Amino acid sequence: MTTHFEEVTETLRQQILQGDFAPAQKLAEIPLAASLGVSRTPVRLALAELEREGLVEKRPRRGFSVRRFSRQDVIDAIDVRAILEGAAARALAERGLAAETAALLRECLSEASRMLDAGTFDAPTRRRWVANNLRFHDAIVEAGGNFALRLALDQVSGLPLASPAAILFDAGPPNALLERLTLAHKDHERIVSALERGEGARVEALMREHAYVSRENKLAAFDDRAASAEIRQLPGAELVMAG
Amino acid sequence: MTTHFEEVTETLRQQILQGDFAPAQKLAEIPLAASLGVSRTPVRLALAELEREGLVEKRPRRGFSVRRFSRQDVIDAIDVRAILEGAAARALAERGLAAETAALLRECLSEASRMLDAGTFDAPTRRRWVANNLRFHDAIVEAGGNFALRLALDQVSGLPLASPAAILFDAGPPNALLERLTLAHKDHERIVSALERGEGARVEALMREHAYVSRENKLAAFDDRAASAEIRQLPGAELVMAG
DNA sequence: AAGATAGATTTTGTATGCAAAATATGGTTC
DNA sequence: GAACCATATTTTGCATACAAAATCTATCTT
Repeated sequence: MTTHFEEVTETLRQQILQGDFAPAQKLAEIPLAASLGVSRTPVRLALAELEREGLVEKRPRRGFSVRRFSRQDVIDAIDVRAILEGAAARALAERGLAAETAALLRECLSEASRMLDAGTFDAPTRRRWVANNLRFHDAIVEAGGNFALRLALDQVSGLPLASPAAILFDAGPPNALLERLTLAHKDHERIVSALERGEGARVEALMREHAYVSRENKLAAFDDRAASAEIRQLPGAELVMAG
Repeated sequence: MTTHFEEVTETLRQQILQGDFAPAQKLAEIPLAASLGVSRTPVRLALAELEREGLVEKRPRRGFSVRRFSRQDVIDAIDVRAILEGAAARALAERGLAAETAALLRECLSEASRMLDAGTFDAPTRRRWVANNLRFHDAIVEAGGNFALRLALDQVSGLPLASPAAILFDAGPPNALLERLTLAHKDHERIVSALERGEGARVEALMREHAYVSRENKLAAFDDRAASAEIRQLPGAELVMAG
């Protein structure tokens, strides 16, 4: 079942992340409801949800407006993700990895390996890569069973460009893509290996560095004129480029 | 101005944290609205807000119910807070402490110092202590200007017993209170000193240890029959004791 | 007596009406 | 022409009505 509320939330989220609204433009319920073809009720709920996610802010008597995100905000968000995922991995290593978790992680590794072997990264493959990457990161957090950690990570991952799903495919020279994805894959392999051996401190460092690499890729894309034309394809990029 | 939505959210939050609802009891909009004397609209918004905070969960076709929190959940939440506050303090130290922030922190220290000198901790003084403590912790996070970090910390601090405002005053022997508060105060002094000197690694360790002490106090209170009668006074304790 | 089916009640999602507050607009006066 | 006040429009918060879906209940059948 998909309610109007859910549809409106997703639509508005996409529109905001795509920069469809001017940075300080006020988001009034009635025009939004009209343009989406629903009543004010689901719009109202959706705006409240997006406010909790941190994408819009509510000014006391001025209604909602899209929050501005700076380049520094993206850096900060990825840093926080690095810290939290590092802590999650470390706790998991120290507590011991369950067999099913190890199996799930190894399955993610195999699928990534197969995709790298095939060597083609068309749109569907890219989607598969992103989904597989998400599954890998989620599995580590989920296996820790730390509710607070998961809440915090979900919150941070909802911010523009902060999610492990925000991957740049086209930045840099064309043949650099395979290199970058291979590097990320090697990171994952080392992470699983460290998890299986219970090497907590090491896996924490690995997870952090893994996130930092993606941060550096995004920063490079921001600074590179050519790539910055492409980073805009990532959800949330418009918010940052405009900020 | 205080809207019905805000009032209902706060009331429900308190009721939940006080254990007014049975662990698996379903929270239906209509009875809640009736008992609170408002319509379903603000109740609906409030439940969505509390779901986002992690206090209630929405089951597909069963409405909302209060989430159960275990002792481990409390440990986990405080651990995450320790990690995030540690990271915030470290970043602040490494970036350099602004003069106004230093002044604010020193003001918190003075007020705590005065309260300790007076030596009496009746109910109003306790409230002042809690408020001052919150101000101290908030100032460090706020000064860092890391939006993602603040979002994540706010999320975690909303969980039962995880906030720096959740302080046990009556646990343990009576004259141990002054000792504990003094110890916390000494922690704060060392934290400010490390921040001013830009000692990032040290202040991170201090912040973490500072949180761990409060965690240990709460764990001790859980295990001590006498104290556990008192820990129930803290918001959220009922959720844990029942879980 | 047990199970199934049909009806009734409950619950949720949505739309809309209404009142209060705020902002915009227009007119009047100096 | 500018400033101030009054009115009108917009916007938000809340309540309520209505429809669809789901659960509960009671009766009927086997």
